[in-house]
Amino acid sequence: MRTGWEDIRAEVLRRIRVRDWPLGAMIPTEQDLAAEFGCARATVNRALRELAQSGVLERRRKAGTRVVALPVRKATLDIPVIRQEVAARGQSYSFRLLEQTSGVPPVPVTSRLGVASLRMIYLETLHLADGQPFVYETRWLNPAVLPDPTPDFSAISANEWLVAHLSYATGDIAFFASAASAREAAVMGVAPGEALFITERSTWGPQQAITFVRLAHAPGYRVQTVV
Amino acid sequence: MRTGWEDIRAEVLRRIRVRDWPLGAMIPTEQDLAAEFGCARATVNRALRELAQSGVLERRRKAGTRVVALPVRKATLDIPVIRQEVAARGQSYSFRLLEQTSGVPPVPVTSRLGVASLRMIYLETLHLADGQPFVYETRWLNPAVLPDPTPDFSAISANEWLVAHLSYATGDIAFFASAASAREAAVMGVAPGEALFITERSTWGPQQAITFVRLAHAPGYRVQTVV
DNA sequence: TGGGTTATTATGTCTGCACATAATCCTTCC
DNA sequence: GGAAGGATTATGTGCAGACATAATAACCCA
Repeated sequence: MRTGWEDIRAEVLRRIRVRDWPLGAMIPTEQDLAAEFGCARATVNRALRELAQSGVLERRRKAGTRVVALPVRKATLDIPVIRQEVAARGQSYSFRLLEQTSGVPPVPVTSRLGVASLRMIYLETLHLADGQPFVYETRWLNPAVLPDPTPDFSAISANEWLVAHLSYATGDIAFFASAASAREAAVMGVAPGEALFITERSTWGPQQAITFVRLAHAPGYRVQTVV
Repeated sequence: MRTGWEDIRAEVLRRIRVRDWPLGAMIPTEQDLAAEFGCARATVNRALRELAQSGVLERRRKAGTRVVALPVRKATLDIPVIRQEVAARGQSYSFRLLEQTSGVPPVPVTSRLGVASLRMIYLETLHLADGQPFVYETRWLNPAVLPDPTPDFSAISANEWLVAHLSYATGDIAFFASAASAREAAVMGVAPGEALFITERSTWGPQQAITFVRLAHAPGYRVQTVV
């Protein structure tokens, strides 16, 4: 049986779990571990690097490798296109473009995007699963990132067009709960004040802000980590 | 200027962004890229592996590497101990153990943990930031994982004790919005029905279920991705 | 034509070596 | 005692070569 880097990762994790290597303590150097496991240092390096990435170990040059004292759990979420999300639930997807105008976004949006008094496109889209309201999307979109014949966002949702054409941009995502506004209640068909799960995303390209979007999810929606 | 694996990753990403390599298309083999960039295949491998991990590329043996057609954004969240979360906001942390009993958990809990009719410890803890309710924690805890003199959860919160003593367990996390129940409203000092952000976590050890916890966050709470 | 076997090939991983980099330790000097 | 600077060292990364693995492509034969 050869010892691959996954075996080493498992063994290191085991030693941490059984407190062979206590929380906050230093662990042997890569060289020592390589000698112990009878493999090359690069193999140990790969194993320890992965563990450091998942927050179990903390590594610093010269200082060495230590077990993190109070580990910060890192959870990974998949953020698919809404159409795919609906399809994954086995429901049929459709959407309706409710509104398309343009103007200068309100301050909360401009401050998050880091732009000032830029005229942007405003889109309201309702995404449906089996004909029922699923997500109510309100989006501000920088027109500078669009091609000359502006895409028809009633034919392809802005959500999907952006992923397909401007993907691999940076951005950040926030989740919170909010009471349904009168508008949201009317569009989603829920009672005003009902608890809605909100996702907000800001996206930047290499040069400029691309879009800010707020997604209000229908009651019962859950975000779940991939195990 | 040497070409390191990060340079190669950046260049590959650039070619994808400018549609040099279209979405869904195959890209050259590692050997070809290594020849083009004038580096070892291992270096190209490292770059492509990272891109595959972040969901940009899809790799299969023999088949080669292709650009993912509809990329699924992967967001990483840090889930720290509540005390650290409060400290990071520059507020002072405290907590109160509201209740400690035991019994058989209700069905929603047992089904999520995958245990049946196991007697568990029930804990209610209120976490405070600058004296204000921050998180209301309700937890079911498997007594089999506790040491003989049961820890005093009024001295150290269950949240923190578990992270310090049973960390590196597997588990999954869910987020959703929920209207405040009468009990939650009373404990948190909010109006009944107010929108609360809820986190639910199930945790398993190597052999058995460890704990199920529901965290009701005070209004205004946001979960934010690390960029 | 169809099904099963074999050859080919791109990625996955390991080795042993080398040098780079950053941070600590330790010495030296004022 | 304290600051400055060099020696030391653990990790970070790169290279060339090798074999393993999986999946496709090609082939052969009934």
